[in-house]
Amino acid sequence: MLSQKAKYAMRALLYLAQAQPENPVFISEIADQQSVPKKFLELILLDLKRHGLVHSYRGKKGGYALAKTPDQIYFGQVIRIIDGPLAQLPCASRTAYRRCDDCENEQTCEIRQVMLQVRDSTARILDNTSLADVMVKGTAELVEGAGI
Amino acid sequence: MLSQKAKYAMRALLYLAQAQPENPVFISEIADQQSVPKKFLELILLDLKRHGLVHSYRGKKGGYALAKTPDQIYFGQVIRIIDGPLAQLPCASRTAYRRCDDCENEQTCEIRQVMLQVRDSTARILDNTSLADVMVKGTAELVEGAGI
DNA sequence: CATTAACTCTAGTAAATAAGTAGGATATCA
DNA sequence: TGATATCCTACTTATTTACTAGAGTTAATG
Repeated sequence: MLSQKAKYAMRALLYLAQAQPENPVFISEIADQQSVPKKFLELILLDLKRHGLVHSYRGKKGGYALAKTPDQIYFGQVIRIIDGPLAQLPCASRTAYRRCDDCENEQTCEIRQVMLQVRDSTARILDNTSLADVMVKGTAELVEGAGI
Repeated sequence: MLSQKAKYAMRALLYLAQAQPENPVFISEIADQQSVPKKFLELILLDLKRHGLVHSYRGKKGGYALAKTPDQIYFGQVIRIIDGPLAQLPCASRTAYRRCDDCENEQTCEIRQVMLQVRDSTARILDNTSLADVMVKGTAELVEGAGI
């Protein structure tokens, strides 16, 4: 399951994507408009900032703005930052591979075989769908629109 | 993430799939061979039984056996029984749809759009890959072999 | 130049979930 | 009827999730 935190992150990013990058938006504005707990959102935006997705400005006229254009921010990256690897098993992750502690033989593991397929098809979607892809377009041809 | 419980369930089913259905297997044998905590495995098999995936026999010569042939048991069903819906969001599930509590407008929700795509591509794999599909075959052509 | 209002950062906390354990009840076979 | 298997309810312990609190830092402004 996607965490609440990841949903908040996506909502915040989509909100920032609608704003002008030259006018940073207050955390409190995003929190109010998207009904996200403000203090929680602070932590989330900080995390997104550390990973280079947003810029922040301190002081009285501070706020947040996207660090890239909406077509350069992919859902896969956001989810990895907030929730960790896309794969359902550590041993099926390609960006954060880890052995399963209790796995006898990874080469022949039937579960891993299946979950690798799932992780790949998931990543194919999430790493090719940007904020821009879902902002204007309807639900049709989303994946094709992402260049697959 | 796939729960440990779901992994145990799959391992147990794959183990039963290798056995003759006319000779039920003791929980203790599966637990030993697959290194699954026995009492925990009891609960898991009971759950799989209630959902019709396995048969059980009580008393001294009791044990468990598959209730279907391995080509009729799909990973999707196993995961749904043990871990719940495949979708990453309640509102993106097709077998167990539920509204997200904090969603303003489901029709226009960008996050849902994306997660619906992910859930569909995941289900396409998991609901078309059976125990039999991974038992003999190698890793190549897994999905094609499942009839996609 | 002090005040105000924004972001930054470290902790802490309550509730839910995950991963088991314990132990008795029930069924079957020899 | 005793041994040994599954069945079932309840409990426990650790981790994770979803926040909250509060002090610190930075920058505009009157």
